[in-house]
Amino acid sequence: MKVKDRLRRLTGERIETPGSPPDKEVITELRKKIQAILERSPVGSTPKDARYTGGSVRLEQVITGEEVRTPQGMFFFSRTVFTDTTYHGIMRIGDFPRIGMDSLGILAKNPVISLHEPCHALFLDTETTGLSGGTGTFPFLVGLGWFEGDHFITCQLFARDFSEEKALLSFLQELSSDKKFLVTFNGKAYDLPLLASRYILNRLEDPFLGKEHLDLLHPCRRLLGHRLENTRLATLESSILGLNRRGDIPGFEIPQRYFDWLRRRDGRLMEDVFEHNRIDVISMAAITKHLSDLLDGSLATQSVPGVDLFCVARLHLERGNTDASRSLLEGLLCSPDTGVAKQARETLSLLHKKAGRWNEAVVIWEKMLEDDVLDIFASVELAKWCEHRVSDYDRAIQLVSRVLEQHPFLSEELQWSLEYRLRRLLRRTLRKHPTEGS
DNA sequence: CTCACGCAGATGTATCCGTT
DNA sequence: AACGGATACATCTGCGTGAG
Repeated sequence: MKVKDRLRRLTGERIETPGSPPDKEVITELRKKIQAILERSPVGSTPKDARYTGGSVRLEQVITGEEVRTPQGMFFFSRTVFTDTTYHGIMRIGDFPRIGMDSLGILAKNPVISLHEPCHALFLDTETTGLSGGTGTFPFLVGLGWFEGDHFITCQLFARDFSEEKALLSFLQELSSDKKFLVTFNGKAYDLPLLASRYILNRLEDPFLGKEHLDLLHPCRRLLGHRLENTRLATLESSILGLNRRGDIPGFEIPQRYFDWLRRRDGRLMEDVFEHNRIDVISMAAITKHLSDLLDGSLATQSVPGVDLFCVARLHLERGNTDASRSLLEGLLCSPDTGVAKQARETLSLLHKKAGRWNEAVVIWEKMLEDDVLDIFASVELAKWCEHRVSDYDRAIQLVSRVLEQHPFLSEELQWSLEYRLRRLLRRTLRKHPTEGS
């Protein structure tokens, strides 16, 4: 500023030169505009967020919890006890801890888990500033859950700003140290890689590295996904747990809520997020209980769809539990769901075939042909048995040619392979009886 | 005895889908 | 949007068996 201008300002003279600093009125005007912007509803929020106007409310006033001070710094901590008589949808909290650990080992494809106890499980779910992954995503809320007797405890660790991360992470190390295994929903691909990068960034040891881990997403997809529109946690809650969240904040709104909190420090902004996170953690425990019951056979048979049981049978088969698989499949042979009954017959017959129990396999194939004389699977399997085990070429030819002649829908590939089989059988029968057929 | 073939298990690859 | 686990499907490999 020139000396002449300073003198003018001191004497109260207005300076109107373009590009020069604004005077007091302009600044006041700008301040008003900024304030108005700051008081606007958060971006992407619903109309009900009008309740967040009119001064801010401290976090402690809306969320039961307290500030925790550690040598690493501070963060906010909330603990809730869900007693055994509480219901989560149709599920009673008090039943949760009675989980079959053998089943969990099978679900996690990790037999070590079955050596632990339900009270050794740590349920974990994080809320973050986005999905973009990498080091740019900040896990501001870590929800944890575990069993204490017949009760379920949830603990929530909240970083009120970025500076509280280190204290939160080191407290998480402490909390998880006496838990033997981890249960998450999509945690293998989402929560754990994210936390791993935060531990590295904060030069702390990752407490979850190498810890046993059951990720519920994949067992849910496998055992329940066949009859559901998708296997998102919310869908599983409504269809399996009978729980419908009212007024729940959608996941995509959570990052914006946290950014609003950072600006306004209004505890009411975080209320829904804490609630959402707490329900996620309890739902994980409820789903773990449901899956373990499904595998144990402790659910009322009439309430379980046949297709779920068939999926369990296939899981047992893949894990080498042939006895468990066999008895489930036998129970499904006459399932009212005809599709399930057919699949059960096919799978069980192959199980018998593999074990060398040919008689039992043949009984199933014959039964399938009794119900549908053009059944392709049974026709081909019986033809293989006739050709390779009992050298009954005539019967094999009859089975294959009947499908070829009468089946209304044969893919080009299937037709080709059936014709190939038939030609080979005809060659063989000609060699066996050279005088016939010429 | 050797060769060719059918079958089943092993290995490799593409696609899907859930997380905030 | 980025990521990665699981599944489904395709291709490869090795074994057993029958024909010549």
